Amino acid sequence: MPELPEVETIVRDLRPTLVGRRIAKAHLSHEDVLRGVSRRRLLRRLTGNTIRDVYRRAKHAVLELDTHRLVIQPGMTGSLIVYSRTLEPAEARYAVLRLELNRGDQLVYTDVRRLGTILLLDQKQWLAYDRAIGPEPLDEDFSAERLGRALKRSRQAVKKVIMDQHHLAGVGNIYANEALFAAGIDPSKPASRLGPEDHRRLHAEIRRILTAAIRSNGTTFRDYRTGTGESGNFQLELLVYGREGEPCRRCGTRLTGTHAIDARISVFCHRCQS
DNA sequence: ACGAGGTCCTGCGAGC
DNA sequence: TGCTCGCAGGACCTCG
Repeated sequence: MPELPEVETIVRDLRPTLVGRRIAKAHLSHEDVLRGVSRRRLLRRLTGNTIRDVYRRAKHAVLELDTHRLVIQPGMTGSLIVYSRTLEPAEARYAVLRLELNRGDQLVYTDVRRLGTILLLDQKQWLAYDRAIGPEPLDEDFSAERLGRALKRSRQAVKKVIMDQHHLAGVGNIYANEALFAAGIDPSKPASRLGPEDHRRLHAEIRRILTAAIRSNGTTFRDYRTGTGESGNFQLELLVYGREGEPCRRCGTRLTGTHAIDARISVFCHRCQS
């Protein structure tokens, strides 16, 4: 389920192969992934365009073209892989967007459940879109104080606040669970009730865990693949996500699993997190 | 401002 | 075996 580390891994894999390449032909098999752009306009804009840059913002992979940006959010089951061969039937079945490049490769966006989205934004639309997303947690100028100010303003559960893309970019369910465990904070605690010491620990743990996950090429539970089609490895290092009912690695207490916050699974140790 | 709930989508595993 | 059902997930929406 691509969050920040997974999308970062994808764009790092794609960048060397894609930058400078021209899109010879574009194919779209499902229109329901498109947001604010028609099939006709998307395909017309992509065809003949050159990929100038590839980077990540929040959980989005951004392909910078001559005048527009193709913004892909892989959702839960999306992948972006460059193939230098024809797709097998099993691969082609869920290929949503296929960009044939000059000199033969193709970039394929595959998405089984199609909860991912594709946007095509001009410069002005992109600036507005980018402004609406919160700060990048790995940016140097993202401080514990800045995180603290966002948390102080909300009485919602801290886990919900750090997963809110308007407050903080790129953190999803897996890394929110892991960071809160590492920081010793109960996910359901109202964000405004956390103090400066909590802010400092949570800030440090979010950055540490995201960095470690990037180093391991992300977390593969089922569908996530890197830009070269490999599995990630961070699932081997998860301490709480996917481990409800199992013993806490720190104290041995059975980990609690609940859907009380925003109907998403929260896994935590009621003894280590308060 | 906040919580609750629905919507999108399909594969999979549980239960009968 | 073959069916139905609920779940997984993030963003966005409406309603109270």
